[in-house]
Amino acid sequence: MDALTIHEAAQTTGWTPRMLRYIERIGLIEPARRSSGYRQYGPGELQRLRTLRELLTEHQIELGDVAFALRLRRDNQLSGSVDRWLEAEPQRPDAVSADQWLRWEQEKHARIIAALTTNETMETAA
Amino acid sequence: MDALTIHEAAQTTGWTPRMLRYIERIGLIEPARRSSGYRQYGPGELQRLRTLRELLTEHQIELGDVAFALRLRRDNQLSGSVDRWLEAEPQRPDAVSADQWLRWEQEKHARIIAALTTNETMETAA
DNA sequence: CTAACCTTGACACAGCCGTGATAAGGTTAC
DNA sequence: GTAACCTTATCACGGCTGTGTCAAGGTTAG
Repeated sequence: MDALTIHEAAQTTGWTPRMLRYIERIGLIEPARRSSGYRQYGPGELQRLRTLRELLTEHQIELGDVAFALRLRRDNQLSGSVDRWLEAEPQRPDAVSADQWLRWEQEKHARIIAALTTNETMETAA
Repeated sequence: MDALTIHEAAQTTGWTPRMLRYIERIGLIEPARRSSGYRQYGPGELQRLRTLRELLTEHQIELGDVAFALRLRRDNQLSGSVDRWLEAEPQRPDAVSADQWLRWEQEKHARIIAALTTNETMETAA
């Protein structure tokens, strides 16, 4: 009986019950149900709820974004189409775009290194 | 002179000039510029503008979704985090999932470093 | 059997998104 | 040199998203 009700789950994860229902509605976390219909949040769901919040705040993304990523992962035809479209990026290295490219590439390094050091400290803490 | 102005590009692709600027702003299609600042849409951009519309209508997605997919593709740390979160989906009540999560976290260093070196070689190639 | 939960559904509302329109000013083409 | 384009910036605005709250009713536990 280590399954929590929606209020309890909300309390221990920092979400509101309303948001837990919303998160379920957009397909991100769908807890099991009792025969009565009550949602049961197990340790797995609780963990995912907490990491979901980290994911959102650390990367400045929103629930809808994660939902779309899920859709991408589940719908191979969709992800194929999107990938194909993105692949066709005509990134010839002419002045401005190459500049921009370089800039975010450099920022990416910065981000990755920042993440590395951050993770190092966080992982030992966690 | 096979580069069109924004109005011409709008006309032949079915977008409005306004939307072409918006599409550029969210990073999806960034045409080259003349020295005066005028945007130049070449055949590649025109093609991508048309296929972009198809992509949206066929899969019932929106510009913001494509922009997020682009962000996922460009930001390895982000896509890694999202993937890891989505990966944890199989919510079996067995305790193994938390274990697996830990392993992923531990392997994160290896992946980030791999991404770093990969990008270094790729950047010189691209 | 009652209190305190849970369920779905609906109304509300701020904020953002996609889009149009307009302004003030620079560029191009004839 | 003027008409017709282009640029950025700004205001506007309907609709969707995320979130709260309430209503009407079912479930659980002491």
